[in-house]
Amino acid sequence: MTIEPELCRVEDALGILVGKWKPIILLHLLKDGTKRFSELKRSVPGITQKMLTKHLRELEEEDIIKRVVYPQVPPKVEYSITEYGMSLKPILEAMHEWGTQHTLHKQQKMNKESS
Amino acid sequence: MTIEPELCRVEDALGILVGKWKPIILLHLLKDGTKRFSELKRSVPGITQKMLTKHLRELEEEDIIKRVVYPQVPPKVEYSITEYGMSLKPILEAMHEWGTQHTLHKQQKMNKESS
DNA sequence: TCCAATAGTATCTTTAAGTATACTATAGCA
DNA sequence: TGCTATAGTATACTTAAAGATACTATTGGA
Repeated sequence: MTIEPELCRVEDALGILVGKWKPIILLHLLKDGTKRFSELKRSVPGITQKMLTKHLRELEEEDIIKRVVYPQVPPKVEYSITEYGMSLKPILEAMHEWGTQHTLHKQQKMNKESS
Repeated sequence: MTIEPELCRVEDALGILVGKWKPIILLHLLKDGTKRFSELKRSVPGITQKMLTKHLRELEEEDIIKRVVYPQVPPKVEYSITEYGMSLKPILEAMHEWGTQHTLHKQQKMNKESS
């Protein structure tokens, strides 16, 4: 298969995954199914509330995740991957696998250079 | 398959594709095999020399592309995808396909909203 | 002698992405 | 009465990515 560079839609997929914390957020939701805002925050060490909110909003906007608000005090908001969002899973897995190999590749290269 | 978020290597793959012009550069090299610097520049409308050089250097550093200099005047430098770099092809194709579907998805959503 | 072509660098400015920190509402509980 | 928990906003600041523009070396040809 050859992708015509002029008709390229790679960026459309890329745009959804790009953001310092988006892949980790998605992996946590894929793994655990449903998580509250505070659970996600604890699961993603180092993220600020602002960034978590921002990325969740962006993923929601693209229909990748679903946001459910429970009208109670203190508030409870649950996030989960939509069925549509599940279609990204094979891509995340392929990238994870490639990334794992690539990490090895770079280590081997470094070892060669330093010997 | 479940990816452990803590052991996530998605970013390693993502880091190579991210950059405003990297996917298009890669698609051109995948399509045409070998291209000169000036050919690439013409193929990617809007890119500046600085950005083209920068992205080519980064891809070369990761062993995704190969740079061959011909010692002549005016200079001639040829770029091509390495065998190792070819392992990214299925991922680019998967993202392109997903992106194409997603573009449709968004259009349908917009039509619904405006009706 | 001067211009064109190629593959870049160098420098500066603009824009986007991410970080840090403080602030909000509200009910239950000690 | 004041503290805690939750799910956020608001504002200011820093850093990274990208863009604009000018500059370089070299040689063959008009």
